[in-house]
Amino acid sequence: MRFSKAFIPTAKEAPNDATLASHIFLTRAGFITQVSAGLYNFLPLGKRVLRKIENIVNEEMSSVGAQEVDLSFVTPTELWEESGRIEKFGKELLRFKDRKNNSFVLGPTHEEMMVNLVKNRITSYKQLPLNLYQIKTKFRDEARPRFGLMRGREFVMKDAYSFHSSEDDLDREFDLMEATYKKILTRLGLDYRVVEADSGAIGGSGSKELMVIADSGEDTIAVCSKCEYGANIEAAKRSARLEFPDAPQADFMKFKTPNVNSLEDLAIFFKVDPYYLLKTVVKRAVFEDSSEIVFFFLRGSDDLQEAKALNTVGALELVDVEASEIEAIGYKAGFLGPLDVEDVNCVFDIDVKDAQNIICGANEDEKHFVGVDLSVLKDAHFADISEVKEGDGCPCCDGELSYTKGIEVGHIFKLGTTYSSALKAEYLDENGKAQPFIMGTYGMGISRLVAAVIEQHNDEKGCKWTKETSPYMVNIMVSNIKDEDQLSFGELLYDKLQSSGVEAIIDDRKERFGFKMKDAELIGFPYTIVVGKELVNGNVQIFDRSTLEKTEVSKDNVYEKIMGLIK
RNA sequence: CGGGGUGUAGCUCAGUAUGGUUAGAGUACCUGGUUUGGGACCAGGGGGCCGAAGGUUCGAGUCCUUUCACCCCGACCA
Repeated sequence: MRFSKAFIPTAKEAPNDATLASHIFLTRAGFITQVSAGLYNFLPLGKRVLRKIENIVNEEMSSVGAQEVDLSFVTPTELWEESGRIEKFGKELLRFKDRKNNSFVLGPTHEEMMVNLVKNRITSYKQLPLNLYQIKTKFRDEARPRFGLMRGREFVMKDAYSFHSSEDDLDREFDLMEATYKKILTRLGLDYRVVEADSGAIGGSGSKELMVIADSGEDTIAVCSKCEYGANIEAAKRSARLEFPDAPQADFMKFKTPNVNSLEDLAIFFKVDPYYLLKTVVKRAVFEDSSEIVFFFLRGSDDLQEAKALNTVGALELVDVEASEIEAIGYKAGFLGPLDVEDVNCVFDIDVKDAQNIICGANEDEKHFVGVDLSVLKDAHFADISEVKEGDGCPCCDGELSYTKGIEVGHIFKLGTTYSSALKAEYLDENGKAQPFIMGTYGMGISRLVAAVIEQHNDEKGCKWTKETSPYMVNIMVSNIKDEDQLSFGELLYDKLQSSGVEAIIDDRKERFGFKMKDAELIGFPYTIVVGKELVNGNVQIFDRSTLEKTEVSKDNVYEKIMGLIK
């Protein structure tokens, strides 16, 4: 490509609404432009990067036997009604009607469509397993799109769906997909972590997320200092405590606690570590057509993890409650405790099972119990509902957990029969009996990966594309195109690289040295060959974008040198 | 969906408290010239429904009403 002919509108200043590095640089360097909230155009450079990522994904998917398909973007509403997801997805589904007044939605994901495709076409266990995928534009009408390509409304996703006749085979495919995703991210040159995840609204028995490590990531993940363990904060577990603060010694009794309005006050009042206080978090659990107040009890030193709590009670969402709502059901906010609570759904954190020396509310104004033995709660509902903290023990080894931020670029699920049952997609097993397909689903955010690469690879000057993602591998920058020797050498090198299959661009614009260097740095080609004033001495320079180093090379060796570098 | 903010040239922004020449700057763009190793300089030039609609007024970018869009914080997010 010739820079002089290329549509690469670079800009000195970023639009003021860009905050993330990827958004700023992709816009400034002419990769994308914003159309509307969460909608972007891909310009030639952006499209090239997108295609590179797509190609890698295609290669790796097909190498493990997955087959590419392309399903209609517009999907009939009926399928969504059948699966029951029309309600769950809610306003994120962009719905509309055609001229005949039929209802459709723009596909935000394609479980329903894919199940529908396979239904009655795959009819025997002999035809299984099967893994079908597509790379396609999706649309989710996000309440608040943001961060450029990171959270757009329209985005490109690779979504794969596998069909099996046994759980074991699903497990095998799930592991294969995890391995494939790792290969893809490694090829892209990304630092990532595979973490355990909450399955969220899609449901299913197991799921893992692939997180690209970046400070700008929207997800908090807990990772182990010693082993491979990593988990989204929404799903992270910890080992049991090994060291305990000094326990308050007291016989069971009711204690008057005037002017104690918070957990901190209580800890100070009794001079005890919050570990021995019982914290009560009250939420309203909202179900499809009802709702109820739930008391969540956990150690004062812990915080409620809402995603875990939500899953435990099987609700659609948890909402905060006012003190008046608590009083309306006969309890006293600030002095809640688990003893003698009969008419309210109570959930206890697993860490308080059989806990001793506990201080908790007495469900009376200004009264707390001390010396409580929670082993009296024999049949209570115990579950893991607390959020892991930095410094907690790893559940897999003796390492310590710490937080880091990640960009979710992939999510793989074991779906089981959730969708196949709902949509009555069945095959005949060895015994001639109809069974719903056992399914897995595997998503990867292609356009999000474009942004993720830059989030992880940038500096104050601009983008630093990895070799597998760069729109062009080599930029031949002719410092002064009026110098015929420079121009002709640049052209010669350009032709030679092109004919060797190297993706090269020649900066033949009538601009000054500094201007073209700034553009090269902003766009972020891995290598720029500067054909400039040293040419009279028989030399050119190779500029390495990642290290910002310029290396003087004889013009006679530059071809071999660059061919060696780009391998 | 709640709270806050911003809409003026392709981009970044002045101008709006107190209405009053032909609506500005920087940058980008075009022409000519000088320059040629880190976003050059000189001269000339094109480019605006001041987000939209309605209203007040002799007169509105500026005041009033309505509305739309975008951004930020939160809720939400396979």
